[in-house]
Amino acid sequence: MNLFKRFQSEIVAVVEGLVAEHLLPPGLDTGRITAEPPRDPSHGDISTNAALVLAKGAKTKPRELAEMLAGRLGKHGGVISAEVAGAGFINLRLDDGFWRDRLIDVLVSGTAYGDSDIGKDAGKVNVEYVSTNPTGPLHIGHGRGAVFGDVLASLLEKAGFDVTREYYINDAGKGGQIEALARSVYHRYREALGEDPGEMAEGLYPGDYLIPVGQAIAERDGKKWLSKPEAEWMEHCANVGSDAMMALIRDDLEALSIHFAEEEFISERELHRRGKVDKAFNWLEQKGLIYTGVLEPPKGKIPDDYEEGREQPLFRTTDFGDDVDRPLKRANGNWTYFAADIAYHRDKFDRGFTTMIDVWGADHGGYVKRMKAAVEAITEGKGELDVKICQLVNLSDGGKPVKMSKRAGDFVTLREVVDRVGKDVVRFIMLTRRNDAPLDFDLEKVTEQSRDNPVFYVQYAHARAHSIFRHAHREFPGIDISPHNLAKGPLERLTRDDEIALIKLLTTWPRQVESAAETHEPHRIAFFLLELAAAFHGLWNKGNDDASLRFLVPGDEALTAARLALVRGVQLVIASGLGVLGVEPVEELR
RNA sequence: GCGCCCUUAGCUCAGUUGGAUAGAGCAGCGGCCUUCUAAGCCGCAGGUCGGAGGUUCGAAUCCUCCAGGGCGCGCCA
Repeated sequence: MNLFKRFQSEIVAVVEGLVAEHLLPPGLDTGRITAEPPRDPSHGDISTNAALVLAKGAKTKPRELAEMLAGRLGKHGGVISAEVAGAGFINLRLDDGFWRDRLIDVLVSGTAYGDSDIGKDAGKVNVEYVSTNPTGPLHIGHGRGAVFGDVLASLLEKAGFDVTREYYINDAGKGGQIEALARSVYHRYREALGEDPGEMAEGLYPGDYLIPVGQAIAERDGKKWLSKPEAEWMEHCANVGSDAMMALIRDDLEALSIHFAEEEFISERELHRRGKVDKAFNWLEQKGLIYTGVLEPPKGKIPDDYEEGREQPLFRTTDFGDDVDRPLKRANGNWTYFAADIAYHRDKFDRGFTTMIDVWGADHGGYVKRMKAAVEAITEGKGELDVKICQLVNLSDGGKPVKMSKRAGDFVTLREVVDRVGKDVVRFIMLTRRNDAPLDFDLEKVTEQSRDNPVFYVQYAHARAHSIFRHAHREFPGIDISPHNLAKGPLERLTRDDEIALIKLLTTWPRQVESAAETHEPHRIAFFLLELAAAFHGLWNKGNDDASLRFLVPGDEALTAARLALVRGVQLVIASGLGVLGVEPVEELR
């Protein structure tokens, strides 16, 4: 439990005590009481709104109630003052000894500091991300979703949730992208056999990455498919093509340290094969959520093959907040993508996931309402879906925009970016912006060793701590710098405000983890690390002006040990945070 | 035409899920500095939180309307 929650429950206990003594009326709603670090540190260490929230129910003035509560809270261990301020806030100040004990907590816990159990009773959580069609390599935008999803999953794990990661393979699509893939593969196959199929048709995938796929088929099957009609080679080319592309995609993901186990790949084709789509449809029909109707023509661009006024089964998604009812079957009798997606989410729910998180790209924003509606319908309100939309990544190189047109050869793949700047850099940068805001990614800037580069800034803080320990060994041979030993050191030598302030910042880490996990906002971890790194660098810099403020104090091993404990605490929390981000906490920078 | 997201300092962005006098980094101005190997450092200035109403003890945060920007608007995935 984080520090602030602990105080919150202590405050609630005080209120309940006053109720028991008949000093306050029973039935007060204590649920809205908060205990938070105030924005302005001069307001103390912990601030509570208890009096403001309870005043109305208690039929007293906020400040009066605050005085009463403050009187009790002031007697709690570690509290040196409880002051009433503003409209009725109570500001608690804790003594330095209390904070030094918290540093011990950090040292004892190590990188497990920040672990939480808020997810313990929340049920199983499913995080679905990447989920691209197996039609080509990933691009930088996919990379953002991949990192976001992966880090969100780790974050939820750290917060104690039971998390499963999943990749949904859109490999069914008859008449869709999979067929386009198959034709593209066939084109390459013909080329491999020395034929000249001419220019690749519009809508196919002209990227070089399919050349080896065509070659492989040519090598294994020879001219077997050459004279056959499309109907015969289509399935084969689709299978070989999508298998090859999945292998490619997995490889791209591994380069980013993103790994899905075999059973974490869920195939759309497989859902169809196992009858899950029919099953979901029948269920909806039985619940009276399907009716036969005619859809309004689309408002935007009318498609060429648009067919007016066809009667078809429609799903009443408008009953669950969608804008229009949605078709589940296409004119050719096949299921729509949406139908399969409903079946997939139903399947998740059936497997016990009451919380589902989908990470999608910006272009799927218009799909959110219907999917949420579908989940509400198909789980009868018992399953919850949160869709996280990742906005576009604007890639540039030294300030010059990198073109990302779909035409092959003209697009930078995720893999190329990872190979150039490294996976740690890609992972971190992807979280330096909220998911719903566009992200600028400059290939040159992100590898600079400067204050402007957040990855470097945080990594450097960790490496700098390590460097201090190396020096410590030189200055005090035989000094034991293990966290366990430093925790037993003379921490009472930490007396400076800036040192205590740094400990206070460390103690907000568990709270950061919890709030980031609850809001599904992993970027908060990156921002916290930047703040912590800045505070640590700032303290280091004070040693420049005044040598007595350095972490290593020649001739005073006790003071040095105390300060090293603080450095170690910072290093551990940074490592803990980087662990969530999946970024290596380096000990040295090159 | 409709839906979703966004709008916070000159620029790029945070904002503890409704708290107190809205923060940081660049850029600007003014000083200082050469290290516990490393990013130079410190300070100053900079705001009608897009606009207008509303909800309440209290709003950048929630609701309504308006303006501007992005994305989307087949029975494609």
